[in-house]
Amino acid sequence: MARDKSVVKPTEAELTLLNILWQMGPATVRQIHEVVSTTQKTGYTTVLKILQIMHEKALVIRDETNRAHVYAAANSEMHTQSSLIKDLISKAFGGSTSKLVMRAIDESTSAEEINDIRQLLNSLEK
Amino acid sequence: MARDKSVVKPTEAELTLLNILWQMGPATVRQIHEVVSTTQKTGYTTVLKILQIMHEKALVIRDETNRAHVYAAANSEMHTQSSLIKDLISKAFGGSTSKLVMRAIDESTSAEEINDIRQLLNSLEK
DNA sequence: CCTTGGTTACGAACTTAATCGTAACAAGTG
DNA sequence: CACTTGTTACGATTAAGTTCGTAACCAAGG
Repeated sequence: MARDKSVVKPTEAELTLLNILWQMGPATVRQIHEVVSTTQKTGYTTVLKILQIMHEKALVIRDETNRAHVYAAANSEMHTQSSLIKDLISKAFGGSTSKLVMRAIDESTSAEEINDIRQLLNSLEK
Repeated sequence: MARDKSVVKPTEAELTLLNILWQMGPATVRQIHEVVSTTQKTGYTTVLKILQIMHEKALVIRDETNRAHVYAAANSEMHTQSSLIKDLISKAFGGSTSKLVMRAIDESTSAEEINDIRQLLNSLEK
């Protein structure tokens, strides 16, 4: 009904792998799979396949020098987070960032986090 | 790779219709389709079908009293927004609300919106 | 060289989403 | 009662995402 072809939005499985890559840095399929396995019972070739698809979509880059290819996230975590959140703001918050922030902060938000946010606002003061 | 069966997360097309329902209040397929048509070239039966599926998923309720059923969002906009954002925070922000807020606010955020957010923080002070 | 273990590549199966054509059906009008 | 119009229901199609089995491949040791 509304397909956004221009910007590649990682799927859920892809985002799982990206999170690992951002955390670990460049890694082989085996290394990635090992980490995934701690949380999910996902087969090795499944992880491989998803990485191959991500490579086609240019979500990751890979170094094929060695037999075991080394994958790395193509975009920074920050860049991807920004684009995911912009997407959500436009689709579910009528484009209003403040609305989103208001929903994001609730009783479960720690005082610490609220402080972080306040500091961010202060730094925007100028 | 990670299927969340417990909580129903509206798909993109579904969210489009929910936005309309929140805006209009209860409405018939025809009315909804008319609004959708202003933005997209989507067929009448497509809208109908999606609403039927949403009904199965309990995302909407419907009144079948009259021939033309009247659909309404099952959950409030606020509730749905909260759940979408919690989902994103957990999947892409390592569970950190403040991280999300930091990414949400950027140079394109208006001074007005920043003010709104500041007021929200102040109201949490107590 | 040949085997073996780890690797990539390929493709099949299954699921969910989205789309729409067509049939069935209901209700009022002549 | 038959027609027309507008409605719901159903089912087929297409595309994307996820999963994994199996084949092909390669490199190192015997």
